[in-house]
Amino acid sequence: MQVITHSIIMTEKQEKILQSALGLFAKEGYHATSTNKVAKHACVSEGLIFRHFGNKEGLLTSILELGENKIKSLLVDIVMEPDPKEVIRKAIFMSARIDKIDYDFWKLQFKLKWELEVSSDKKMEPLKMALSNAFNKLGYEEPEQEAMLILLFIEGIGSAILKGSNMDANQMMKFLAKKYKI
Amino acid sequence: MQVITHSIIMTEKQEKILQSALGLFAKEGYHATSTNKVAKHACVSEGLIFRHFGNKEGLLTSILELGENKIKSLLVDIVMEPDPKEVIRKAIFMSARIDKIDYDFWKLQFKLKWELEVSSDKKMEPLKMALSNAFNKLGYEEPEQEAMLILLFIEGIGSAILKGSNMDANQMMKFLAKKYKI
Amino acid sequence: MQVITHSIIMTEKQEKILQSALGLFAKEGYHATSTNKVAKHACVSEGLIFRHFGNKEGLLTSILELGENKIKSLLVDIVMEPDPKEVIRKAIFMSARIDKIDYDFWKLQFKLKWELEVSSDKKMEPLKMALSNAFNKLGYEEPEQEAMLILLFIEGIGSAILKGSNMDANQMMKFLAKKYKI
Amino acid sequence: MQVITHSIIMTEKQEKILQSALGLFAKEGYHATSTNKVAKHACVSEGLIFRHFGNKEGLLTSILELGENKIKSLLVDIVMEPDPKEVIRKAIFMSARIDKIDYDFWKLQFKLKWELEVSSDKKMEPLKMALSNAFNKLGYEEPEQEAMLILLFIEGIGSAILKGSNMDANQMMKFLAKKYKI
DNA sequence: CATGAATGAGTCTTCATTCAT
DNA sequence: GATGAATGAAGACTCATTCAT
Repeated sequence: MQVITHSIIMTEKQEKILQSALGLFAKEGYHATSTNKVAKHACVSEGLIFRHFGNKEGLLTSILELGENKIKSLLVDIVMEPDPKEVIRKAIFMSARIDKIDYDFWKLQFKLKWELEVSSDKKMEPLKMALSNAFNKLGYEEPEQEAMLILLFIEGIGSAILKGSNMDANQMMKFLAKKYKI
Repeated sequence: MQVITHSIIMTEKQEKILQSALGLFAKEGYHATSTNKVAKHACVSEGLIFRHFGNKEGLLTSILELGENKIKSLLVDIVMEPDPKEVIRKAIFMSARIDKIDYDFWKLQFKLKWELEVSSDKKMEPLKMALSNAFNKLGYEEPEQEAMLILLFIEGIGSAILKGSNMDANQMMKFLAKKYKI
Repeated sequence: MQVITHSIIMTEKQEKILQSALGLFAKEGYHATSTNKVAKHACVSEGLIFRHFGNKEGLLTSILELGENKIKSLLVDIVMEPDPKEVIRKAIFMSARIDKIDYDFWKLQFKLKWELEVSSDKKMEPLKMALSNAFNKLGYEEPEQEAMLILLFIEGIGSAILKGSNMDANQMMKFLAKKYKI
Repeated sequence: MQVITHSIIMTEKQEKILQSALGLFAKEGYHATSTNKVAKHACVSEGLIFRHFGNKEGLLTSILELGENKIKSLLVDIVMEPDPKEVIRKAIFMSARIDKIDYDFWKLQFKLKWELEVSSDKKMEPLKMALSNAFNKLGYEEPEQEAMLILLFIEGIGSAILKGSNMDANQMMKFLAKKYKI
């Protein structure tokens, strides 16, 4: 029986593999997670992973590709916003909008940035431009650097949330929002 | 012949192993670096690693322990500073003071945070308190959150430098300093 | 739609599988050719191979059985020849009569002799007897050994052709013929 | 403890691996012999094979390289012979000089020619030239082709011996020698 | 102190084969 | 008849670690 997920047709087991791999990669890291572990966690034969995803890297790529939407849907709301103040506000509170269900995916994103040095800069580029633009409209002297600063903040807050730091993320977002008088 | 480094007595080979492992762990990651690779890079027998450091994890621990000084010496100058404005300024420009030679060590710190979820928060605690204290003296309303925010920015800048991002770190530091009117 | 080949009823796909397997077994060897490779080359599902031929060995057997005719049709012309001189001549030039299309089949024969130690001696027995008989009629002192010798040469020439050796096979055959004054 | 074999320094286990692999490759074929099977037969851990020979192909190469001497020592005696008649005689009886201990090595040579299409033509080139030269000196009209014919004979006889054919190889050699009046 | 041979468990991956559809 | 998802065993190869020398 077929299951339609992420608007791509997949078998249940294929889906299960992806979920298990995402969870394990996010928790233990890509290299520390063996395909055997993934198979056992997904309750499938190890061979099936390779039939569906070619190799371990293909499995990772599939996970990442399916997640692209998550990233885009998070950014599009900010980038499309016409009101510059609102752009900045939304950017600052972006991390708060991350679904708990998607924590694994985001954790994996951060992990890969360091484990495999997979850059996420390109994905954030539209956001940076939207922010830069917003600060410009609001008459800030150094809009680009203001934008960069917000980006740094977002990454820092996201990282703190995902690592389960005891920092109060919501408080920090409000605090920064106040600083920008938004 | 014995060599005294980091104020601990070590043989040349021991030192070489540590350097090789640091470089490889920082570049490829802990799990992706085999002890065999370390041995070859250090031009020693693989067995020697285990004789000196017990096991792979012991090797990592040794690297980290030796690096503690680097962290402390970076922080002590800020924490000891009596002038609150200077504390903030020094914190902001902290990343600029990192020696190129020590890049591998710092990169490893960031990598481990995600690969092995080794927290470095505790080490930064004194810095946070120094900043909090400084902002308090300067009459800021929310000194703790100000401190936290600076920390977030500092970590972001450091991370950008170590990942070789195309962000202009120096410009960002100056920009931050200006924002805080320092 | 059904196709009649080798006077055995087969589906097109069955035929395609056989051809692909023959080609791949001949080129890469039996063990080095996976059923998956065969299926892909034949553009059929892997399962179909097993439905039609039971298992990989059954596939090989089918190929070999279908080829028996090729061997027989090659030999019958020689064995049936009444003129002893002509028997010898035809034997010598046997390899020249192999169709280019059948090269894969013959290559497989030679390969299997070594890879799976499948003997083809029995198949050549009638030829040996025909030659022995011919030499006898022509008054040779040791007809059996003459026959054996010719067989050795024939096999060597065939082998050279199939391996793409740079030996001039045609020249060799003519040379042999001259030696036997035929 | 070290053992000196084939004038190369090797450990006992290394030697054992080589012997086991030679035997198994010769009996079952290269692809049909797993490294696991080799390890078990040699009573060593599978990993040791890779430590010493890099990979499975490296193991094969090592076997082949060590055997080069066997080939050379067999040929040198013929190639160095000044008397042309003796050259031909020695060539014809060459296969008889193969040591029973070396059967595996020679069987492997024949097997590889077909399984991996490893050519042995180059190795036989000096022999071909020696024969060609000998026939020339003896006033034969087509010395090159005469030489080729002997080569074909040698290969055929060798092949028959190694496959355990019921052909009387010695009788055949004497028979051919008589034909050349040697 | 230092080597490097040796190992057993584990890595990713491929295999022939089965079976529900 | 035909597919392709699914499997378990086996494939080549790597790993951290031990130990005799």
